[in-house]
Amino acid sequence: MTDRPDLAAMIVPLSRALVDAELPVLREHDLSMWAYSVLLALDERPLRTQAALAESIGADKTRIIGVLDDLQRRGLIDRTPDPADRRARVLSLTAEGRRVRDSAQTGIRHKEERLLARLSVEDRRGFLRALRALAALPHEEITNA
Amino acid sequence: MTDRPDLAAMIVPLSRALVDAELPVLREHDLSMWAYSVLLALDERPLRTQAALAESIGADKTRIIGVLDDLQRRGLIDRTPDPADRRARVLSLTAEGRRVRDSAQTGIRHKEERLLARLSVEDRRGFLRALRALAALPHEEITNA
DNA sequence: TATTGTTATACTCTATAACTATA
DNA sequence: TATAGTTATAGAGTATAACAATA
Repeated sequence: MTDRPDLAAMIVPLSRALVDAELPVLREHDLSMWAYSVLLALDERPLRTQAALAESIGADKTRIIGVLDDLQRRGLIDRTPDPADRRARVLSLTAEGRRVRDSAQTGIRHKEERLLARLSVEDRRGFLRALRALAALPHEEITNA
Repeated sequence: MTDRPDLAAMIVPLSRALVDAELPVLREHDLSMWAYSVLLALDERPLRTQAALAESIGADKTRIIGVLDDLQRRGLIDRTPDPADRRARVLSLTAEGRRVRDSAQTGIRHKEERLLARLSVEDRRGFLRALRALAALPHEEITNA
């Protein structure tokens, strides 16, 4: 094995620093990290249940309720009972929600690009390709490796 | 900008999954993540103060006290008042501490290698090179980017 | 007066279980 | 009875402030 620091020893602090870097951007939009995650997850397609949303962003279903309350109150998401099953709440982005998401994401990507600019072209490419591949793995496939 | 998911959206879940994957290995050695971090940080050179150790692993100085208590009680670290400044505690690994660290690290690297084996040779190289470069940056240099 | 380590306290986050309303 | 959402509670993790010893 090539000599290198532990993966986690590098990734965990980097992860924390990235979050710290992005929180000010989110705060400008009055978004918590979970709220931003919700806006991202709802970007593509509406979701039929809150539990599905929670699972897709790695949160507990009880943990996002306050987040959804706030986003709904601010008109950033729609949250209506499913006529076919009135237990479920269909979730989707509003136009305003999409606007806020776009604005926040632009700021975040701007910061990220400045960080990635420190890498050589080939390292940057390998880093992003590898990161996408690893991030696409199911959680259990990593923990059970 | 090339289209890609947010960096943090990929790194944060990956970071969590990595930690979840490694915790069982650490538990076999009765080590918490912070305890393991301490053993890694003390590996190279002894440190003159607990505050310096805490800072080097991104922890609060009050948070590692219980960790150090436990490691000292188990004979994995030495923790003696500095004769030149009796306020400070000089910290170093014992031979047993080094043995436990090596054993835990072997298990952790084994898991990591199985994960990295999913990447192509060139992506793996770029990923590790980029990760080392980004992890070497001071925390503020990332947050202020 | 400042610094090192420590303890005590409060605060945030998270996980678990219990409740309601629908099915 | 099972499920979606909600609420309440407790637990872990973390941050802040106050304290004792030493400089």
